[in-house]
Amino acid sequence: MSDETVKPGNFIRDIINTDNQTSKYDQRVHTRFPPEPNGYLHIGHAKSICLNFGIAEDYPGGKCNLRFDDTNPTKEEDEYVNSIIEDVRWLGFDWADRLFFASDYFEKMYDYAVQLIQIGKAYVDDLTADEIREHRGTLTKPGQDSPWRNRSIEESLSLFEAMKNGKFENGQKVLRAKIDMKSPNLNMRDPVMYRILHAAHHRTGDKWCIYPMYDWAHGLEDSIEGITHSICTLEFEDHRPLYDWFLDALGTYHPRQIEFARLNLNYTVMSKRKLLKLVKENFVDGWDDPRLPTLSGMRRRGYTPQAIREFADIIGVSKSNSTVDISLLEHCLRDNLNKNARRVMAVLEPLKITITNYPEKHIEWLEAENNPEDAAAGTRKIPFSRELYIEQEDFKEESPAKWFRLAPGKEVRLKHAYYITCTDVVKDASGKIIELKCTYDPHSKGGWTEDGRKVKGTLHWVTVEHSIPAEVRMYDHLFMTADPEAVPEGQDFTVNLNPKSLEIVTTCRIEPGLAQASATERYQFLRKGYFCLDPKHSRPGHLVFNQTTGLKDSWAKLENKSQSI
RNA sequence: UGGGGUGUCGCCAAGUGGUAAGGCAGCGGAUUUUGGUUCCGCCAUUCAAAGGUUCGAAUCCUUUCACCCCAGCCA
Repeated sequence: MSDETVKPGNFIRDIINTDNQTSKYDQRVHTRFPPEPNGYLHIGHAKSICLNFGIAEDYPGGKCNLRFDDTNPTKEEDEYVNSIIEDVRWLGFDWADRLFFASDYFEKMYDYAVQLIQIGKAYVDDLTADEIREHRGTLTKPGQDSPWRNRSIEESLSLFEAMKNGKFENGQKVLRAKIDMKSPNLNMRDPVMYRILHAAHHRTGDKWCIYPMYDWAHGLEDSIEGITHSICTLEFEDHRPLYDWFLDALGTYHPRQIEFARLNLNYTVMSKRKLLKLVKENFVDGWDDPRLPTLSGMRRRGYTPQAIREFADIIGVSKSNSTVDISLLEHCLRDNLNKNARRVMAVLEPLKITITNYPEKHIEWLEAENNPEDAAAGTRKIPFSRELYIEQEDFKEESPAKWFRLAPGKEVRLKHAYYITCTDVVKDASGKIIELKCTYDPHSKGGWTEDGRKVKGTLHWVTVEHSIPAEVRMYDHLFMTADPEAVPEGQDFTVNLNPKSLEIVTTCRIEPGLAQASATERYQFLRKGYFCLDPKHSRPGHLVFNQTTGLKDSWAKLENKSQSI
């Protein structure tokens, strides 16, 4: 670990440093990542995970718990618990033996609630949900006390116990904190602490029929676990007074809640509701569709944990709402893949060429480096022969300005192989180019000559005989517009879906070594981008690769520029 | 028009009274057996706006403006 990898500070670390200086928590630093298991994790969660676990890693003795906030049995499932565990682990974080569930504390929470009733700070309310809403008032009008607000402590106590014992129907009664119905902060207008839910919980089964609300439960969870800094997103800022009120009323250990801005990315959506719609209505291929910003989707797409962690570090942490440009994420991805991905050759849309002066049936095994960024990656042997495929787009009959790929009479280099010159263009009856005749320079073996002649263009290629077929899935942004939520009146964000976000290329020919491609390895298809095996659709004999991301393409940029003039 | 927040380059983001870091994007140029990578240069006289305090203000004060969040028995 070199000292140049020191992470930039942020306002949360400033707070922690100050707390350490004053020994507020005896130099302890203990955070937690508290997902509700009601959906799959996405890149926005990764920001929070990296923040919480990252802080724990960076302070001596720091710890971070993985805690499921499973207080609503109607929405939570084990499937989500499992995927969340897998995703956090995949990112490379470790919670040792500190995997917790809010539901582990239901008994303690119940006892605390009883305490609160006993000191006159909570009461059982018989009002219906509608009535409670009416009594709450509005943003500008104060609320009104419930008629049950001042019932006796004894009565609330026995009613609360009856609630727990299943004596009432859903919605018949709630337990509320007795705070202030006139508070300008709506969260303080006697918030509900417990509701009756006759529903099976994914862990506790039918043991409970009352379940704690977030505001009541969350601070207790933090308190019970000895969390020092409870980091959450901005929308909970208004809840902090409540968080503090409960813990103060109980006189129990009191962590500090700190809020930061959640991550937004352009050209995608992050809300659980929208992701769920895309999945359920089959706009995408499941939660792990490679176009989705879910961690499982990004993993399938070929993202590395390192790229995501680097991204999380680089975007910083603040309190201002912001939308990060997706190109920053892609930059982190390319940066990581460039250093680690093995280079191979694959032709996506083949154009056959015949080297007319190369002997028939002859095969040469040429040496090719696996990664110019990493000498330790070594070299491999690739076959070369008379009949080859190059990329269709690497040949133009009429070559434009600054074109240094193949054209009639033009010489280019075949990567790791020879210089070739195009001598003839073969077309079918419709005028379509179906083959190129070329000659090669036998003195240019390895792609270099002693005469120092300049050959600017270098193409990737495979042999007709040895290459194997493969399917390649090319991806583009899921949405055409930077802000998919900005939609004309009466329309839905799905109108902004990009119809070209997935393009399946079935004509691909890849170098023979890729028959043994590893499901965990990332490859750079030379000049085409980064690719990995699609774990969902690839099979031996029918290889399917996902394009993780393309390479920067300054030729395409040049072309676009000249077109737009 | 209640309360809580936030406004620094196209996008993030440092900066905490001493004269605007960095990254991404963009634009030039060099190197290159990937039009990749790498490298080098350019890219905020100005910090939402207006006043004020000060030798000195993005930082302090005043006023104004814009945007985000809150009226679930969701989290």
